[in-house]
Amino acid sequence: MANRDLSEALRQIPTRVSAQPSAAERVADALREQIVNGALRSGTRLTEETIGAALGFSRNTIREAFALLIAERLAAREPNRGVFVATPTAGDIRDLYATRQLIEPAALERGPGFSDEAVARLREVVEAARVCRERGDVAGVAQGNQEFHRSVVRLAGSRRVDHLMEGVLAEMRLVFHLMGDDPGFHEPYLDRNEVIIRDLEAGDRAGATAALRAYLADAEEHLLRALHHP
Amino acid sequence: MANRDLSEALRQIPTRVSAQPSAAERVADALREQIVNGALRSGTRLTEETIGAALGFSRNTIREAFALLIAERLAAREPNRGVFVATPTAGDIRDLYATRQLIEPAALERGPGFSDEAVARLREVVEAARVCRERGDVAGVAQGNQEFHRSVVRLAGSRRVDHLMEGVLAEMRLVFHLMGDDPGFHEPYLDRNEVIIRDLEAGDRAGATAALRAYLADAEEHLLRALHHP
DNA sequence: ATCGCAGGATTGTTGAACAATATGGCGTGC
DNA sequence: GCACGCCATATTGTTCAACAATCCTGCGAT
Repeated sequence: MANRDLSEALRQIPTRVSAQPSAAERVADALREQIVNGALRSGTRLTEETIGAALGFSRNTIREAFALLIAERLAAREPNRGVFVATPTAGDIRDLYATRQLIEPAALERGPGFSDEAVARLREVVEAARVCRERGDVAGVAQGNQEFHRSVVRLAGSRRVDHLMEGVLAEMRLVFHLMGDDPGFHEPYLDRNEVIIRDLEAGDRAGATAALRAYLADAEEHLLRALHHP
Repeated sequence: MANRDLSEALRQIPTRVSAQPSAAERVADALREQIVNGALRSGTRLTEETIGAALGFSRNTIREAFALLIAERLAAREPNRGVFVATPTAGDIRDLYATRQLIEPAALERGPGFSDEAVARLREVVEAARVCRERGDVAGVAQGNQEFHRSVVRLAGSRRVDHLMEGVLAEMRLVFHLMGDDPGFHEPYLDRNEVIIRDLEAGDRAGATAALRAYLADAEEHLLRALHHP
C-alpha cells in the first residue's frame, strides 16, 4: 500500500524532527561537554550513584549514558570497578594519527566534495583562527584548527567518516588536556594550515596533500615528545 | 609510588584477560550473529520483552545490548516505537562506498603495514576464496571477499580504522541480505581481486590502487542497480 | 472512506533489591 | 616495621516491579 511506503519514508528521513533527546543522551551530552572541556580530567572516576544524584537521573539511565560515552571512547569501563574518563596512551596517540594520516590526506586529495567553494570555506576557517590568534584567544585557535581538519575530512562526503573524525577530534582534545594545555601548542600549526590552503588556491592539490601529511607527522611527534616530558 | 604505576599498567594492557563479557555484550553478540547471518531480516522489530524472555535476560540488560547494536548501526531506534534491524537505504550504500573509496585505496597505496609478507597474506586470502568458488561454496566466496578487503584496510595499521571497517563490512552483509543474496553476486569480483594482487606482486602499488578504486565504483553501481530492481 | 476515540501494548524511566567483586583498614605474626 | 590474611564497606552488574508517556488497533460516528 502507498500509505505504508509513505510512513516508512517519513520515518527514515528525519530520524527525529524535533524530538527531544532521551534522558540518557542528555546525560551523555552533559558529561561529554565536561570531558572535552577538561572539567572532568582523564582518569576521573564516574560513579553511577554520584552522577545520578548530581544530575537527577536514575542509575539505569546513567548506565545507558555511560554506554554511549564508552562507544565514543571518551570513557572506559573497568569491569566491576567502574567507568573512568579515558586517559589516552602513547599507543592511542599513534592510532589517532594513523587514522588521521589515512583519512585527511585522502579526503583532501581525492574527496568528491572538493571545489572552489570548498577551498573558499577552508580559507575562511583558517582566517577565523588567525583572528583568534591576534586576539590572544588560545581556545579559539585550538577550536579553529580542529574546524579546519574537520572541514578537510568533510570533503570525503561521507557521514560515517565525518562521525569517525568527530570522535578523533574529541579524543584529541582529551590528549591536549592530558598534556596540560600548553597555551602555545597550536599556534605554530596555523601557519602550516596557511601553506596548505595556499597550495589549494594555486591549484596544487598534490602539494597541499603532501604538506598535510608532513603536518600530521610533525604534530604526532610533537605530542609524543610532550607526553614523555610532562 | 611504583606500585601505583604497576597496577595502572596492568590495568591498561589487557582490558580483560579472561574476563567473561558482560550479559549485555553476550546478548549483543547473539543478536549481531543473527543479524549478519540474515536470520533476523532488515526491518524486524526487536521487542525488549520478547527477546528478554527468549534469551533469559531482563529488560534493562536487553536495553544495554540494543544500545551496542545501535552504535554499530546494525539496528535503529525509533523513539517510543522500538528497535528494528536496520534497513540500509540507497543513501546508506552510497555512504558505505564513500567510506570504502576513502579508506581502502589509501590503505593499499600508503598503509605503513605494506610489505612482501603482507602481499603474500593477501594472496592466500584470495586463493582461499578461489577454492571456495570451485567447491561451489557461495557463502565462503562472500566471506573470503570480505576478508580480502578487511586485510587491505589492516595495512593502515590502525585499530580504530579496523574497527570502522568491521562495521562497514557488517553493514555490507545487511545490504546483501536485503537484496536476497543472489548466489552469483560476489563471484565476478574474485577475478578483480586477482588483478589487484597481481599488480601488487609485480610491484605496481599505484596500479593496484587504481584497480581497487574501479572495483569499488563498479560494485557500488552494481548494488545500487540491484536495489532499484529487486 | 475519513475522523475521532477508547483500549491495549510497548517503550522510557524510575526505584529498590541482591549477588559478585573490589577497596581499605585492622590485627597477626615475623 | 612490614608482609600477609581477613573482614567491613562500597560499588558495580543484574534483576524485578512499577508507572507515565507514547504508539498502534479497532470500532463507531459522521
